[in-house]
Amino acid sequence: MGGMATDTGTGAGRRAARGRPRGFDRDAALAAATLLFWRRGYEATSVGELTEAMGIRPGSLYAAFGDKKTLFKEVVAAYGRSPVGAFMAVALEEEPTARGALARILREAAAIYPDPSHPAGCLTICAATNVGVEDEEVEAFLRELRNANLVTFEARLRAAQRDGELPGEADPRALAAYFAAVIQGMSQRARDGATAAELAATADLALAAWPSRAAGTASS
Amino acid sequence: MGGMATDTGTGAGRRAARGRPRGFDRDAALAAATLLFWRRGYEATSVGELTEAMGIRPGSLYAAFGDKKTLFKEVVAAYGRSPVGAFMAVALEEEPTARGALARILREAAAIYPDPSHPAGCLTICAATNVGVEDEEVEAFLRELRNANLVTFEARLRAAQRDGELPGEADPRALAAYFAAVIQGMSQRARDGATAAELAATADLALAAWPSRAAGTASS
DNA sequence: TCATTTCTTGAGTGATCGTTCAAGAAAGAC
DNA sequence: GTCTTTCTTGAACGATCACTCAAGAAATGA
Repeated sequence: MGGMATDTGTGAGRRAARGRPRGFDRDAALAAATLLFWRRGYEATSVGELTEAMGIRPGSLYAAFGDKKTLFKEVVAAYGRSPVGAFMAVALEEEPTARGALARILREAAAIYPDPSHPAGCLTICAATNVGVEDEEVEAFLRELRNANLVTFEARLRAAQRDGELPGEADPRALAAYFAAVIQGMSQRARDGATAAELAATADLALAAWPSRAAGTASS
Repeated sequence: MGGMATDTGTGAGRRAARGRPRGFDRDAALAAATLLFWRRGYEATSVGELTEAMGIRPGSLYAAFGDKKTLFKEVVAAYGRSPVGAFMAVALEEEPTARGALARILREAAAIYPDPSHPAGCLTICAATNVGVEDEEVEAFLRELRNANLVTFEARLRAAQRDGELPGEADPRALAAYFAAVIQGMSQRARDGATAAELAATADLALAAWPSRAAGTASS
């Protein structure tokens, strides 16, 4: 409640701290917490499981990370900066065309989501569902993260339409919502055991919705 | 533990029971439990919330429904028999063509999932995610339900290929996985606040992946 | 009326939840 | 060395978790 910015950095750039030094690797503990939240979700992960996986006692956890909710938000933030969590933003930045970006996003999602080196699917999507009423705050936090994804897609598609890459009849908002839905579905399918091959096929099929120059969407 | 089939029917067809009659409407209580599980998921819904919503005391709940897990399974079973829960099976049965069935399923999902008369999305998909290790049984139960959906799609598409409706180059399994992913994504999007219009547009775009006669999938 | 059967009630089970706190331990500052 | 600061430890906190049980209440069969 003090409002102090505790500023507990990774330890890399910090010079000799005053008091007793932390007895554990903060980044490693955060990574352990990430795996747990990723696999089991926010609510189903208990502080007891967290302390066990992180190799610390509750007091240390609360001293270093605040409370469970704050720790989770830090986990999500770190995930968003990791290669696995940031692949969509990277593709949108690096690919010159909107179609190229979406195609790359779908194909990379197909490879990343079922990768056995981490829990299946997308942390943001997986940990999001089924957070209780008590944790409305966390629920809204994650929903906005996913919706931000959609807004980013729409912006890129709208730019593509201005540039002439996308036909004028195409609906950038509808396309963005469609791709967002497909990606969320792929994450869920990965949780249900879908293989990389199945997801790659799904990604290819999803791209068939890309508007051709001759005809717009099937409607009207 | 007795192994007795308690056979607690709805009360409609049962004649005068021996002991004290049940003081509440079992179907209404089940419906209340359904809404709660649908909205909050399996784990996040507590027995205390259930008893409050159902208007009964814990003893009555355990006498009438077994335990929380058994109640949830009965909720899912009843949901599967309801119009909202069975619309996919109905469409697959009634529509003469596979494409017609999938198109109808997508469009109905777009209308049903965001319907404000019940919690958003699909109960099976929503309540599924984030069940803990303790409830592996429930987790597997729901995963199999969703995967059964996929198998049904594949069977229908394979039949369509035999009948010549679907080109020989098309991959029924990949198509089934694709549509299953889209539908799961639409459910999630509905949870995130997607409107019926947005989901309808998504459904239309999703249908663009249907293989044309001239060309197969975009691959190779 | 009375015994039998079934349901309801309300208190209560041990376990686990997220969280806190005083006491002890390990560092720099003086 | 002592002071100050910070972290660790282990034992708790009250709340809630899913669940149970004895006692009372309401029905039928006699």
